Amino acid sequence: MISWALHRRITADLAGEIASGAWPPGHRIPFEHELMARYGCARATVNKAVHALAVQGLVERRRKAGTFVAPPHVASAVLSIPDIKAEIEARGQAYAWRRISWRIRRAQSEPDAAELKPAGALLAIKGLHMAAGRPFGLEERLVNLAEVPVAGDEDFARVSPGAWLLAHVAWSEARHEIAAANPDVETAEALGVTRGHACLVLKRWTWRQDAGITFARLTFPAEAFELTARFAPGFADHGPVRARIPSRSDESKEGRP
Amino acid sequence: MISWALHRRITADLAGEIASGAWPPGHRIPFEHELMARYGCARATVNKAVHALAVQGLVERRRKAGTFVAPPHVASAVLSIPDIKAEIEARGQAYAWRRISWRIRRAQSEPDAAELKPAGALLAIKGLHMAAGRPFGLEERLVNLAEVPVAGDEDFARVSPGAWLLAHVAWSEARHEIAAANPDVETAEALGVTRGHACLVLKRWTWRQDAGITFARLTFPAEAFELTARFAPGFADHGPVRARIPSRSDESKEGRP
DNA sequence: GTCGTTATTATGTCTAGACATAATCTCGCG
DNA sequence: CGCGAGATTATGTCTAGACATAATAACGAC
Repeated sequence: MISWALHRRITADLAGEIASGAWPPGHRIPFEHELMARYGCARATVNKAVHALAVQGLVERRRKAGTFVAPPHVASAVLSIPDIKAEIEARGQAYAWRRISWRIRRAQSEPDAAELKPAGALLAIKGLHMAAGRPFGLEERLVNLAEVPVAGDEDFARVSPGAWLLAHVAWSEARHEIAAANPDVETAEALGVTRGHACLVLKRWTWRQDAGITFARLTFPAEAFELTARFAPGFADHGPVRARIPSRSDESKEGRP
Repeated sequence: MISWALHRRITADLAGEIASGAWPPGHRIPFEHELMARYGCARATVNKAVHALAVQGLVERRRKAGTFVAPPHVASAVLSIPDIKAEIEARGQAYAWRRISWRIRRAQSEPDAAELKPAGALLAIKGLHMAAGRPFGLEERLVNLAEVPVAGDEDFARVSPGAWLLAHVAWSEARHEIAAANPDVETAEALGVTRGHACLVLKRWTWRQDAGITFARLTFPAEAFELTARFAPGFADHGPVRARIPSRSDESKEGRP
């Protein structure tokens, strides 16, 4: 399935015209029957090619009118939220999870979990992701026990709730918030930084078929974590993108492809 | 093009089995000829349906072996980097751009621009995005004059380089880094915050066909800016997602759909 | 048993049609 | 001139085949 399939070549050709600016936004690209003639193939083939562009958002198609180059929409990037343990180990450092607390709480007492619309009890776990023996990130997790009762059997002393949930619970939708923040006293102490030390805060809500599963707040000291996203307009195959964990001694840029 | 199309129904049916967990990761879904029989249609139709799942990353296909439910892929999110002016105005605040400096620099003097592989001179602009008369974010921009010579004719006193480039220059690829950081002295002063005030730093490199166009570093005080992303595994139509700009007086959550 | 060869098989791609659907354009009526 | 009816047209969807490709499985030679 390399790109010598004709429909892929057509898609690439058309995408090239758009990327180069030769076909500006609003420009009507050739009709399918014109592309049929140009490439000497069946309409199903050019349809597949142009349809792929439409899925990527590079063009808009209107019956009877034709196919038009889409306005340069604000970039959409594929961003992947990584498995922290895998990222740390990929960097050659020892990973460890250290649980700080485990509690059952009433849903009402956790405003962050409101979006999940939890019915009854929540499992509240707090712990540290450690890299090379040092605090790497703080995880504060709420799990909706009404939806994931089996989570009550797990004490999360050896495995982080994030990793456990990923392996045990299917999810269908999620929402993230990424922001910077100064840590509160408790968080600063757990991470071993001062309150004036900038942190990256990643909040995540997860649902399964409209049922709220879990909420997580991950707090990383600024130098420990960085999200990167490489992409093309309408996302091409430029690889799902990873979180990069800068080395503590890494002041220079790295040229990952 | 509502979802009455048979191939869409098939895609949705299969996606439902996966989302519900009925077909766990690694499970072999029915062969195309089985789906043909089940839905009473041609193979091209079921192929289109299953192919769509593969594009979304929900399944992996192997010739001869069959089609398998993909491992619970670390989430891939659609993230959109917004037009700052539009976001601020959408919030009902007055937007303004205030240029701080405009200079021509040699490429070598800017390590951040190294990834762009600039040949000659760079245009270096620094300025503030203002919301309701107060500093909202600092933009530090480098433009590769070898690739965008017309940028030299613009003084960027009234319009931010980000907005100008979006409207005038086509791009084909970009890379982002999102991180938290403490501002340096100069940045803190421009934003009117202390050095201990956490900031969200968004770096962006942009290319057009392997030619480096521009680099930007955007620095926002923690409370001013927040990225949100809502998505489903393998991205469904859950709307391209926006950056959320929290109100300064907004301590509570908001439940945007 | 191990290694290489061959047959099998599911997916990948493509064709030459067909009808459906929705938007646009044209034309004529008032 | 405004406006609705009908003709036109590009895309959307689908069929029933076909050959190509790649990976597995079965088989045989050593």
